[in-house]
Amino acid sequence: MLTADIPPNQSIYIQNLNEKVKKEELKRSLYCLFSQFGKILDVVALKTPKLRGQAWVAFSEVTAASNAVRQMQNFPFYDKPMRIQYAKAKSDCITKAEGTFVPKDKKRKQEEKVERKREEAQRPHTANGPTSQNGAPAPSFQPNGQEAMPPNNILFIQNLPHETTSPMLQYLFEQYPGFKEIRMIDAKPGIAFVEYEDDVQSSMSMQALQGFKITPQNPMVISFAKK
DNA sequence: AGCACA
Repeated sequence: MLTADIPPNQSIYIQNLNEKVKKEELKRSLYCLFSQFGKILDVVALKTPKLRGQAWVAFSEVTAASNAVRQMQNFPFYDKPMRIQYAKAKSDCITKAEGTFVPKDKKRKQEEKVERKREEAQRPHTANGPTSQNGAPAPSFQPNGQEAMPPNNILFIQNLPHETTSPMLQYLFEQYPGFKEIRMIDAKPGIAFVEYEDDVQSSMSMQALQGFKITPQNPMVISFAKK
């Protein structure tokens, strides 16, 4: 019931977004928030009566979309839990890249073609049970090969130069809204925890500072802390 | 609730 029966797609469809947020800000925030799952090709949001409160995020990989659908389900975003599904159709940015883009006025015809094809395809074995295509989801991985943690208001920072101090980190991380504190452990150099007021704010900061180099050899590796 | 590409 919650998970609609829509086949995987590299684009996700998000609803229950806060309609008070301006379109451009919404798109930027969605971009920041979802970049943690992989490369984003496009974010689409419209404020027309029929389409407000919804958005599409097109990823370069289906696996990124899958992780996003699972992990960000009900994520509180501007005070409202996001409802995420796979998109029903390919994004224009995808079909354009594939060379199969069909301009708007011709889309209607195209859809009819597809329907006819389906009817012809008289399924040989008529198994009409629920298609459990996502029975055993593959473990989710970040682009950097790290296992993805679910969102958390606390960030885990790795690969810091050992001489890093907490004021140095504070200087960097306090630029982003919701910053609360830095925690470092003397016995464990090279890592730190950074706390924000909520998951949205920590996600924004992660996106902004991911890979930031305190020294040329030390690109920061930022993930959500374990709960 | 609402699946588009202004």
